[in-house]
Amino acid sequence: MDNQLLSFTEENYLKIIYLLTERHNGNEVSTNQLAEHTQTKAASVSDMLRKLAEKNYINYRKYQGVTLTEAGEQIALGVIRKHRLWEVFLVEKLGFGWDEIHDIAEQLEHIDSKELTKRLDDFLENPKFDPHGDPIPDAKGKMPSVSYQKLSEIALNQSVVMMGVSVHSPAFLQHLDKQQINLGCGLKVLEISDFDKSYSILLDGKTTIFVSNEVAKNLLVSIDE
Amino acid sequence: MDNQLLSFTEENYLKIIYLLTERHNGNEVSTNQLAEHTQTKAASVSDMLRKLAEKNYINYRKYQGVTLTEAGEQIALGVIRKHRLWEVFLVEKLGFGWDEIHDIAEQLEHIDSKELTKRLDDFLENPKFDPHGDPIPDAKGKMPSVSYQKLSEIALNQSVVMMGVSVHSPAFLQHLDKQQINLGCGLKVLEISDFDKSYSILLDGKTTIFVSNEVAKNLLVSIDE
DNA sequence: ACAAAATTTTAGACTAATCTAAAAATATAT
DNA sequence: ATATATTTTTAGATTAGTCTAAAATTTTGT
Ligand SMILES: [Mn+2]
Ligand SMILES: [Mn+2]
Ligand SMILES: [Mn+2]
Ligand SMILES: [Mn+2]
Repeated sequence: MDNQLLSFTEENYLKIIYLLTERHNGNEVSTNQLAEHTQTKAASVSDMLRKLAEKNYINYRKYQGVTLTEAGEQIALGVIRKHRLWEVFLVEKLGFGWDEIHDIAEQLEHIDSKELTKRLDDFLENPKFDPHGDPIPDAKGKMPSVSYQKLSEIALNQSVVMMGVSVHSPAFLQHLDKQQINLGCGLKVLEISDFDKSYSILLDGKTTIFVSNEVAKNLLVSIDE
Repeated sequence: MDNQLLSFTEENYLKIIYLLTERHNGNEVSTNQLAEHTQTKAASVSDMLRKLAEKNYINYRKYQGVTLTEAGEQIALGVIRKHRLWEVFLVEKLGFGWDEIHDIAEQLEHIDSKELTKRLDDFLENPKFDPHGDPIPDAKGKMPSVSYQKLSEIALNQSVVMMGVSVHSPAFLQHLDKQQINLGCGLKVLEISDFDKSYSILLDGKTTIFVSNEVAKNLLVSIDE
């Protein structure tokens, strides 16, 4: 529409490189990691990396992994912005659950129209976070910095607010739904079991629930002031 | 998402075959017509027709043109349904003009999720027509039959209602906007000029406007009862 | 430090969708 | 009816993205 510089596939590679780099605190992403996340083989990834490097979207030294160039990062942030805006649309306007939206957003994130993105953003009242608590990059391609902590790193009896999840699988999200753990909930760790490191948590100052260590590691929270 | 049986490209061919067949009252569509509408060359169309015939989406006799099979028609109607629903969304929810939406809908029509289409339909309150007056096929793949007439075929002084357009170019739609000719307007042909066959029209029983013969041929109306 | 293991790249092949040029079929026009 | 023009199909290439198998490079373990 506006100017389809990149293919669907190239956009996906750049987006995944961005997200993996972020997850590794800025360290290079390896060929095998990309193969896993693109559902392809390492050989295919090597080919694509050569192409993206040629177009100056990535910094690539053979065998050494990749990072995004400024140009590549802007593309990636544009795709992530659309992905997260569409997720807000699907939940807020169409009533989908947060466990049902990712695969649809994977398609919608490639719709190419600056004007559409702008109007969608306004229609949604310029949300700053998606339904999983992930920040939405602004129209200028700037990702808001957020600093959440894992619930598993929070001191006992410290009141915190549930802000996000570090795993987006439907199974995990449905598990949280069942326990009524939602974004914005108040949480306080009362006790960690010596036996299996599972957590007793006071939810919204009212009910006590029990979650596994695995769950506690994937809940992102911020200190409640 | 649900089951991506067909490529983006195959879906486009089936949609275009449907729309051209409809326009020709059920007559076969030729290779050259398809080449024109798919923005490709006749040789490419021949290849694709062989493939679509093999998959039983079209009836194809070499050199004789094509029609859709029942299976092909269902695919085409599904794509057209999505196209028109998204156009309603873009106009009714995001405030786009009817001249700005087609190219965006060309992309959105390929988003694959039954559940999304269903929820979008409900969100839009199950519209029966798109912003150009074209009927929206239902979820079962049935196209509502509508019988509009060209304004150019209507008797003098017969009151009619503006129901649709047979050309969707932004230039034509913007031209109608400028003259305040919108869907639902009341129209009555007062006179046809002997000189250039242009029309004097009473708009909404209030103002008199003048439109070219070309415009009158592309306005679809129904008798006002 | 060096052999073994793991990772990454290259080589060569395949599919989908496209193209140009040439051949085949159909339509048209005297 | 037959030559000419038009349309359509086929033949042979090309590009993007993928694959498997083999070669090259880096990492690991003793
Ligand atoms: Mn997502
Ligand atoms: Mn998300
Ligand atoms: Mn349209
Ligand atoms: Mn339309």
